[in-house]
Amino acid sequence: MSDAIGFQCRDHSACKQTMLAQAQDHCADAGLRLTPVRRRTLEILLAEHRALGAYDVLARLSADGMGTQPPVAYRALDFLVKAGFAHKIEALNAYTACVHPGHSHTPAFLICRNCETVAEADTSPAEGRLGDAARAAGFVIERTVVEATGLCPDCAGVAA
Amino acid sequence: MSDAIGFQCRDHSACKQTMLAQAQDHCADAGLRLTPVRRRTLEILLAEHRALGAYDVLARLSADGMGTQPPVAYRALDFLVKAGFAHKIEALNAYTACVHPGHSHTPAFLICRNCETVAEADTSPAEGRLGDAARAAGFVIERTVVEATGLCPDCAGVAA
DNA sequence: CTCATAATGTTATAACATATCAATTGCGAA
DNA sequence: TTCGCAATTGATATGTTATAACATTATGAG
Repeated sequence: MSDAIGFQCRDHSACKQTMLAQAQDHCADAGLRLTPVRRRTLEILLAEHRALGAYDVLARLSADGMGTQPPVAYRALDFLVKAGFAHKIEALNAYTACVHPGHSHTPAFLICRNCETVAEADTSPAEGRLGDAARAAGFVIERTVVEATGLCPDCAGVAA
Repeated sequence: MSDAIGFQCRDHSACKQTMLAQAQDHCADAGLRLTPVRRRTLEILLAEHRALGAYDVLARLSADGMGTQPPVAYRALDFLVKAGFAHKIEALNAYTACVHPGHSHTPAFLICRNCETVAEADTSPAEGRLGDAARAAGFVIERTVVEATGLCPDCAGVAA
């Protein structure tokens, strides 16, 4: 899986299948339960390389007859985030599927403001400038939020 | 101004005065209006090196007889953010005063989960790993959100 | 089987944010 | 000075995101 960056995903159905299978396996190994709602929620997030609001997810779950109240979506999303299968994009208050589960758990995101694609970069922000600044200050990092908004290659190309 | 990191601010009333004066000056130069509500909002944010929710700000404004409805706070906060006198902390949905206005407008934040202090590091995230990842992907960065949560020096010290 | 735990269903509400339109204020030009 | 435009503020309503709390149901270990 060298799709470190989501922009150039060309075979998305394969991408989806891979991610689902990995989630399945990881749950089996770790004794976690990928229940129908959770699995469906992951599929919903995997449908596109975009971030969806919890209420968007809920609407889709609801259409599938899998619950109509906010906690249904939030609980499933929390599970996926804790298990490392999804991430919350703080700048959008929205959620996106993780495209390389298991890898770095300090991801960085590139968010296109035009087409809304979200790419997950496989860096370790805590080891770069941010880490330097933290170390200099004596700050102990537990979690990082690193998100860039701008234009993806396609949209930047069209603009130029 | 070597207080690049907010944790070691020891003379806070001086810090506040400096920031207010800078805001005043910058507004005069740029033809912006630091109206009473806006000025008071900045003072409220400057009261501590923490992030306050819009409704916390509103409550304080309200106590001063300066408006009771959400738009009052949001408008003032938007003005301060646009003018570079404050920042929104996305991970907290909250706002904090800028501690080095004029400098880097791509700040990074260190947020203590224990004492809730927010420090603004004077780095340029877009020039570090994130920039590398973006360049590799052909992504054009317009804005960055870089926030680390963890323990500040004081709180980490106590824990150890 | 049965008990403890995890997951789900359901209701209600808290917390965060903006759209809209009316009233007022500040300020430069006529 | 006063006219008129633009920015600001006031006020009402509503939209959006998120969680608390408790009842009910499913699951799996012993």
